[in-house]
Amino acid sequence: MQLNFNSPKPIYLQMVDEVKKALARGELSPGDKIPSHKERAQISQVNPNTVMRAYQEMEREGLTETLRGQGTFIKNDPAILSIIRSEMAKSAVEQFIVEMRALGIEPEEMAQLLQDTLQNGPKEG
Amino acid sequence: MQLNFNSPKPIYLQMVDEVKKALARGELSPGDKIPSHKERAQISQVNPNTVMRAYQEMEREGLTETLRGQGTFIKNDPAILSIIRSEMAKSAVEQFIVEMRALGIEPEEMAQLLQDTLQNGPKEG
Amino acid sequence: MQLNFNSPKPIYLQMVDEVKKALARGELSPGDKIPSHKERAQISQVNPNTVMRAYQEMEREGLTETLRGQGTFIKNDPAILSIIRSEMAKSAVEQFIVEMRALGIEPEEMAQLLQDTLQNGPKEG
Amino acid sequence: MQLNFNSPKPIYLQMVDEVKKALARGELSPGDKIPSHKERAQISQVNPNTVMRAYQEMEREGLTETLRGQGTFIKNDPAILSIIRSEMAKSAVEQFIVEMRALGIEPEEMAQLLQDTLQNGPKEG
DNA sequence: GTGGTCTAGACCACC
DNA sequence: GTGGTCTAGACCACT
Repeated sequence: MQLNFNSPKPIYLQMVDEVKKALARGELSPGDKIPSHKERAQISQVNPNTVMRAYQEMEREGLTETLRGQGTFIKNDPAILSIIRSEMAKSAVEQFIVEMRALGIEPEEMAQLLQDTLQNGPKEG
Repeated sequence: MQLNFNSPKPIYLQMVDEVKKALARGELSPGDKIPSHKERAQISQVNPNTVMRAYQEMEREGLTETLRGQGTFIKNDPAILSIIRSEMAKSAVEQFIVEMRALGIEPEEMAQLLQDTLQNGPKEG
Repeated sequence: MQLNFNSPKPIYLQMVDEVKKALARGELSPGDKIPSHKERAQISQVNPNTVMRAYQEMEREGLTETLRGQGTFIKNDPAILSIIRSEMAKSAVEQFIVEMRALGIEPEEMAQLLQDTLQNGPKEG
Repeated sequence: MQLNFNSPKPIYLQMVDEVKKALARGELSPGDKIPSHKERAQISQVNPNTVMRAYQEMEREGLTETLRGQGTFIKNDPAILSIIRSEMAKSAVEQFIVEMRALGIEPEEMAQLLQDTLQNGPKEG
């Protein structure tokens, strides 16, 4: 779980995103139990209140459900996985295009730069 | 100059980015004078102090230089343009890849999704 | 913390210097927490925003680091102390020499004047 | 005439100091005519009003005198030279000592650092 | 008018 | 309470 404490994006929203990504990656599956907020707080070195808020947000988005006394679970709806994955992918792609357009970069160059970085990028720092 | 007053990203940083993008797009050139902070404040419906902060940030990054009583200017260094452009493009590409990887999406699919969106993007819903 | 409200040097920069000097003198150590900007503001009879600006400047110079909601700390890097001390000493010495040279004073006389003042300095006027 | 346009010290005061230093160095002598404010403004790339202010300040300090229609002259008082020189030297030495003490540096080390820099300093950037 | 500092006070996210 | 942004308005030095 990657949290950036200096990002202007609130930590609780970063936590929500991280859960969604774990789902998309298949590291988490519908029906899975997620750690209690206290446990999560310890693991992530974050205030329990912040985790609570993240869990509330996920609940609100219909991503999780809480069973009294049993804990919090990813909603057991198989569709959820592909919806989240494609939603987040779509938004990442669109944001990328917007950003590149703002730099005056044309579609061909976008694709080119993407290819270049995918091939060579990881090599250098 | 697009400012999102609801973004968690501070306005003054958004303003810095906007100047960089205008430079990358060629709408601003090395040596150009940028509006005084008071003028900019009026145009963008923002407090002059907020603009000052953006301008100071640019100064600190070496993007602009200030002449007492005359105004603020894009640094008159031809190299600045391509540096900024490639820097920002690189960071956008890398962020995109990181984001997609976090979703468990492989390079081939990244490129595919990018192509699809570039061609059909505007037809949404 | 000595602040000169009539100096043309901005208060926030004076505050940065004061912290560096306290470090050099050993009154502050790497890892130490420094007062919150609000507390410091009260102590120094200065506006909290002015202190914030000083703290941000230190952060930017790599002198301190901030933990969200916990406070601001001198960077816990033992090297920082000697770096700051020698940096500031070097700059003071160089400024002194430049100043004296500008008065047409030769090295021998510089050393002599320094000795004289160190011995008799306090007996003034 | 070295002017630092980014220094917090007002330019007109920097100009006064520069004249004093030229006197101390012997490049200017009591009775010498100094350039008209317009000429000085052109040479130093400074606004004529700023030069005016510097000249007024020097007049006020009794350093210069103005003869209607003839220009501004260093006061023709031979004593002026040594007074200014020793005054400025004294203040430089004292400021140096204060600065070094603030860093917790003892007299012996002050003298040592001064010697070192006088011998090796100029060699390295 | 231009850059720049400072004050005062509101508001927010996180601990 | 802690860091941090934003607004509003005063004041200053320099052009």
